[in-house]
Amino acid sequence: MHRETPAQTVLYTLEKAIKGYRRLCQQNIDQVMDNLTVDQGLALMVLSKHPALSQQELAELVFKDKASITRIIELLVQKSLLARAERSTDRRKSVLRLTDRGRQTLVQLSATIQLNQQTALQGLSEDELTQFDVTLRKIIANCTSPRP
Amino acid sequence: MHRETPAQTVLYTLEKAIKGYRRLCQQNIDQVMDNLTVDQGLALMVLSKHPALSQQELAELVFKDKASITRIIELLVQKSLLARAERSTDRRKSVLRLTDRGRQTLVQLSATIQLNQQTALQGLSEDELTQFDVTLRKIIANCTSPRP
DNA sequence: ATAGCATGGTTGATATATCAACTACATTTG
DNA sequence: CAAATGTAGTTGATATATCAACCATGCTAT
Repeated sequence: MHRETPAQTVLYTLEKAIKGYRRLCQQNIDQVMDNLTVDQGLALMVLSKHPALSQQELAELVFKDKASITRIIELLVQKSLLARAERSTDRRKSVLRLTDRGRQTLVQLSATIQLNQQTALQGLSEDELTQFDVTLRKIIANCTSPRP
Repeated sequence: MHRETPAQTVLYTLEKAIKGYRRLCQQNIDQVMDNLTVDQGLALMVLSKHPALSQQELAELVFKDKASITRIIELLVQKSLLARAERSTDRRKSVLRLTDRGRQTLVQLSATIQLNQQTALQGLSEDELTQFDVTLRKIIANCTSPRP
């Protein structure tokens, strides 16, 4: 029985970490909110920080496909947390705005969002986080630009 | 315009890294194989390394839900890459075995699997990888055990 | 101005994630 | 042994990811 090197397994570990984090987030959200997913919450949060985004712009900020964003937004609109309108200057684009209920939802959620981050990153020093971030960015760059 | 600290964004970055890696993997697989997903390829690989696994055991090894595994396996069986049989000692469990086509597929895939890893981790020293792995495991632990 | 191209968003198809309910079988326990 | 409980896998519902086709609108170039 030999131990495998990180190189052979980090990418599994990465996957496991993300899944664990998403599960944690969803569990914590469920405790304060009915019927809201992590991605929906994230979309709300980003939209409140950057008002009047188009769907395309939102998609880029949260690393999602435009098709996924269309569906996430559709659900938020159905729940009256979000209002979608045509942009007057370009009728292809939409303008996304939180409704009052959406803003209220975010207020109820804000503590949870912080808790999620803090829980996940508990016990990690600033240096460790910085180094972690650096490595992640290298991986992203490696995966993005095609190899020679 | 102020720069945000890693603590506020690493978890986004983590998500972005995983997505980039999965996209890279799928693109590379597509170049040597028709109609096979990353997860299907992963399942094949793990099954070939650990023969005669049950679905439950496979699920644990690849961090997937048993429902997801059921469906992934179903697709592999449909494509005749995998054979599923009842276990004689416990008829609830199945025995999963690669078919000849499945083994052949893996042979065609093995270079790609290596390439994916190498590409993603290009330029990362062993120390850096080790540290990265340590941090990931901390995050996993934080997300797994409920907070006090 | 119009033809061609580009862009924002929607939709359909398929794969996966997650939860819950369910079936079939196995184990435990009284 | 029968009842209760536990486990492996399946299935349904819903959300998301991805790709491709498509529509409507806007832009560019001749």
